[in-house]
Amino acid sequence: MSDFVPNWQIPVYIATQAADYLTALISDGAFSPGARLPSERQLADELGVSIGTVRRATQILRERGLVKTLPSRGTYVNEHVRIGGGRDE
Amino acid sequence: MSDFVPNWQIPVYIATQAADYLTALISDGAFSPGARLPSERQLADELGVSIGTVRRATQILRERGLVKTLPSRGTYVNEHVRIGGGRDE
Amino acid sequence: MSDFVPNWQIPVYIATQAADYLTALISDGAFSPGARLPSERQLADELGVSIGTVRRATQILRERGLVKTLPSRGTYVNEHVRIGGGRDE
Amino acid sequence: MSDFVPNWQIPVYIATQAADYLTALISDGAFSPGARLPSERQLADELGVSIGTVRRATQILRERGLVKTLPSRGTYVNEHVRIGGGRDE
DNA sequence: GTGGTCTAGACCACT
DNA sequence: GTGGTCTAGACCACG
Repeated sequence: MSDFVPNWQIPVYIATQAADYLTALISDGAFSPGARLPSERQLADELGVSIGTVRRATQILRERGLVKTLPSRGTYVNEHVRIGGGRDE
Repeated sequence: MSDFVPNWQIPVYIATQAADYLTALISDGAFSPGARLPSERQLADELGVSIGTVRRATQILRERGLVKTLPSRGTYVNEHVRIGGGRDE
Repeated sequence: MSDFVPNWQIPVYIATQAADYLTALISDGAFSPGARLPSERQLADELGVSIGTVRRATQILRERGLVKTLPSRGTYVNEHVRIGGGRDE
Repeated sequence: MSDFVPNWQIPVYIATQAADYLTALISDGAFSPGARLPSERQLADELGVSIGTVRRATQILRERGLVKTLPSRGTYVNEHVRIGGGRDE
């Protein structure tokens, strides 16, 4: 988690870079299916970005079908994710 | 009771949605005047929301003059309620 | 936990019997020092007594120096309990 | 700020005790008119209470006319407060 | 065995 | 990086 370094020099949103970083972690099994991601505040702290950026990143993960967010509960890794392919459920 | 489905997508508080749902039940006669509502814990279970949300919903019903809450006894439907109109007592 | 059977025939408060039962569990190591006891509601369910009785029983445990209650957090087994002897901290 | 110690033994809500404590600070000039109070999260940390309790305490301060809360901005001490007397604006 | 208060901490909307 | 709402569940006071 601590080796995420946003690159401000390239024209790619930090949120997208963060989403890609988290996608890689999920793909690598750092977050198992069914596991809960750290809270938005904790992710913001650990990635060194603002909480708004984290929210945009998790929104991207939802659109990629990688996670599901339960209000006031947390964001959870979906069970049948295919990183380069289809959609969960 | 079991067909209440809170809608998290719209900017209306869940507590307000629950209060409206209970108001409709009272209006329809599902709870007669003088009847006791289910306990807050049971309402929370049946509506699928937290007990804090139920407490805010019953607070709204009190402000609408639909019910009266007796601590340690329960929450009771008022006698002379008029849903779209006046106030009890 | 499930083998507690209050004896209504003898002139000993059920709460005291429950306190003695819990004291034995702590003494036997069923609840380790620092561990949290089950919630009052759960204890009431498991022991088959009312929640008020459980509250009186835990009050007795506090007076015996066996546990410490943190409001809204739970009741915890003290660290240096001596069942037949002194007081914790 | 750090000498606030909630008293759980007396039947006065912790939120009310916290509100009284903050009222005294405002009265003593520790927070000047127009000043921003610490964030609710920081207050919760410093007072040793939960954020929900802090929110109820600031609600009380609003009802007392001592502060004004701007969502997403903070809570500010009103200009013309008279602790034992009138109301701001 | 109810309603009441409090804790801890989540996500959300907005600046 | 704030205030706002919600969750889940604890103990408390009372009947």
